[in-house]
Amino acid sequence: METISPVESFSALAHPHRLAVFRLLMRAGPAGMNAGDIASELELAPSSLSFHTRWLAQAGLIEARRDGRHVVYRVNVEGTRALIRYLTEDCCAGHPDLCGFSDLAGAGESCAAPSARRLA
Amino acid sequence: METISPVESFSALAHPHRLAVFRLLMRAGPAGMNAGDIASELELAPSSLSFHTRWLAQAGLIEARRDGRHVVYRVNVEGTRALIRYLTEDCCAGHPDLCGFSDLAGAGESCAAPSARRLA
DNA sequence: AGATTGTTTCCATATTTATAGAATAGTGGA
DNA sequence: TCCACTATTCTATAAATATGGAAACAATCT
Repeated sequence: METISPVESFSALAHPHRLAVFRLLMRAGPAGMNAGDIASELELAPSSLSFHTRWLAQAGLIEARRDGRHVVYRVNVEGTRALIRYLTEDCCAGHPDLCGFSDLAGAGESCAAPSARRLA
Repeated sequence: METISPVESFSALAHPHRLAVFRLLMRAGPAGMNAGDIASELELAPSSLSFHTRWLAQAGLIEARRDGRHVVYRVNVEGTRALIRYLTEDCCAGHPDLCGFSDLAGAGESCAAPSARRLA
């Protein structure tokens, strides 16, 4: 079983460009996107994109495969779920009642609880 | 409704000392812990602890209140939940099927799925 | 082989973040 | 008021991260 430091995973998402790449790949789904398209979509220099994708891959949040001359990136589902699980379990372990996971399980309404603080 | 940048929140957790503080406060629960106890528990210089708690508070993950000469820190539940929700909803929005939130809602067995990759 | 396209690595530079000692500020007790 | 205690802010220094141009590497096509 591989283990990845959660600090590494959080760091990977702790930069605007990397978070943007991750979100973009989330939307792209299993088909993924190649480096060039990501770079032009996000207006990043090729070397800069490479720097960030490497970091995300290292953190286990995305993965790369070569397809001809292209390198196609996509979300690493297992790694992503591991991060979510870490956050939720760490929370649970301390105080299950505080985090209210039942909210995450609901039919959908729970995700849009109107009074809750949202990140943006 | 306050909004906090998710990058800021991820950054807050993207450092070993800050993650340690957060975890410690999670375990401490609503009663929280004062700065000195946190510092000695984690073997951090006072000024260093202050640097990190400030960051966590700014990210909306912990909050401070004064109690006599002490400053007591505790987890900011709302902010923490907002971060979890951001991660899970962002994920969902892209590909609900990939993340399998049903796992997070289960009775507990799901959180300990044996084959899954874990962060450490 | 040579040319073309796509991507990464190397490099130098700039910026941000981290650390801890020393000084400062707030609180409560003698 | 003066002193002890707690914690933060200031300051200087050290370390880690970010950026983009240029060179190198990889794959495909003619």
